[in-house]
Amino acid sequence: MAGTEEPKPSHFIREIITRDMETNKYGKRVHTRFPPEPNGYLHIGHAKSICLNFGLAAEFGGLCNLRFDDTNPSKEEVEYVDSIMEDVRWLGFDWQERLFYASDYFGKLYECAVELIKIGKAYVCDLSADEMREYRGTLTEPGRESPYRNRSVEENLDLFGLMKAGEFPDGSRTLRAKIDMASGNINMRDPVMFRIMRATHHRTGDSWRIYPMYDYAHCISDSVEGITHSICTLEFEDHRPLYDWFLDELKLYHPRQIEFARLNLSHTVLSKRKLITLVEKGHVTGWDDPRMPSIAGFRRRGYTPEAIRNFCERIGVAKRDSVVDMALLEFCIREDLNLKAPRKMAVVRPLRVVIENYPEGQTEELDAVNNPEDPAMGTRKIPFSRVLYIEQDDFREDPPKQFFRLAPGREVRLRYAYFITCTGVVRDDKGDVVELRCTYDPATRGGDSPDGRKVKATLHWVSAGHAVEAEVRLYEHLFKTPALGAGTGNFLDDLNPGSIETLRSCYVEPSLKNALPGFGCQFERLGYFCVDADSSEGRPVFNRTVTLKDTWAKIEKGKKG
RNA sequence: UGGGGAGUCGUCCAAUGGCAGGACGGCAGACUCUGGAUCUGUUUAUAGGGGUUCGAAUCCUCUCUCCCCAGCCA
Repeated sequence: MAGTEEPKPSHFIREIITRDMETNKYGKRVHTRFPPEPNGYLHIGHAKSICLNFGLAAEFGGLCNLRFDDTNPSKEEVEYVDSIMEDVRWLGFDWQERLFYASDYFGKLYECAVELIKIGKAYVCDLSADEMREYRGTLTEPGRESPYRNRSVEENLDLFGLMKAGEFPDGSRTLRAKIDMASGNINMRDPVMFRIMRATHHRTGDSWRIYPMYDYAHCISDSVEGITHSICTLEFEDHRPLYDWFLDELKLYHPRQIEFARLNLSHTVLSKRKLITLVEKGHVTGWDDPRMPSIAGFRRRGYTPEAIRNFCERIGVAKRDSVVDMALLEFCIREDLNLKAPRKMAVVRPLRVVIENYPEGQTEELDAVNNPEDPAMGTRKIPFSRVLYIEQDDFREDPPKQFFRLAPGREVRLRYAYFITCTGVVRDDKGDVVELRCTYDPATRGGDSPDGRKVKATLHWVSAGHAVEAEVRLYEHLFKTPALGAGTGNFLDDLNPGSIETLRSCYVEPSLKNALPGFGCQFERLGYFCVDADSSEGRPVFNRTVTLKDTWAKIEKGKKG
């Protein structure tokens, strides 16, 4: 193992930590945290942050905490807490006993606020939300100081105590940091630290009527937990002076905040607001719809934690806004599944084939390789008989150039079975081909020709009498354009109407009859699929995780132009 | 027009004064009982101007473009 792995390409955060270790800045410690707000499901963008925080800690022999940033009870729910823990675990990370909540620190946060009042750095403000907005100024004009800014320490202490005691109505007063109303950085214009809000908190119940704001709570939470590197996304860059200000004024242990660019993925959306819109407006069936870029969606779609982790490693970490091509994620899952997924035979758009010279009523068991990439996965038997199904796409009455598959008079191989030649077609009333008549060459049993003759195509197939009927859901990109909302500004206009195609009369090989939800495999020549929880006894439902690379489809598409 | 950030192949990430490199995608070919996988080749980039230097993606300077901030959200 050691020495054989290629060194990971470094990035600026890794370099900062390496330097801090060398200079002994935090006593050779690395301690990170993943701090989700429990108001939504995790998505692939969070996975980047999770991999970064947990990954960096592991790499440097440090620790990573899971901390719920639950400072706003009006938006947060327990349902989300549970799903977030499940998703982080599924991704393969372990916070051990270090599960924390910002709400664990409500008492500490209150005490620190009293301290800031005492040193004249915080005050109770009676301005309404509207008034405060007016006093704040604009991006180009400085703000004005609140008329309540210079209350005495005693009065502030008294008022803040009454706020905590629930003596004032919601929104009537706030506790503000006394910093600089003329700052070019709007976050420094006397930001709110506590607001009055009567809402039942998922952990503290009704014991608090004041709740801390993110900027105030986050830095102190990091400090209390002994975090060394507080990694967050770019939009918090101009909150850093405030992060630093609170800790400096309170003379508390001071972690370093480092910002990186959040992940954007082509052909999808990763903003919480847009994701919620998709769910609520019914464009998807839920947070775990296999088309969703949520962790739950990818899991149900058949993605593996390994593939997602590998993806997060490959995309790198930088400070530049970027949009990663979905093709890279698809490459990562194919790469992983190619090595691990057992191969199966399945026909999603069946075309009936009768082998005219094969004895009626006869069945044979043929050997099929479970995974050509991994001989250790062994072989299995698949039944062959006179009546089969092949894929409609694998037959053309009038084959175009470069089409190597079956056509009248042409010989192809049925994988692991025999060479067959098409001798005729059967049509329905409308003139559509509904059945193929073929002959087989008994000498080619197993798929090899003793006389050395070649065929240009190998087809997958199932035996009609043995196959299991199944439903197959074919997924494509949720959005038809790589960059969303470019035309109309409304991302919903870019939804791909063909993002799901449900095929109800598919046939899969018998070994799949009782496959359990979550089971993943490759349907030969089609793609990777996994069993959905919607499956019922004897009738499995499959989700297509991703197609195989399809050279022929590319050729055909190119022709159409 | 305040403050904070960022500009390198189509995309993402490297190169930290010394031959602009890797991955994905694309294209072409080899091989193949999956038109898969694998292998080979190939295409394309330092936002612009000026300067420092033997030498600049990197340092200086001017300009341009893009992103974030005016929640009692995080």
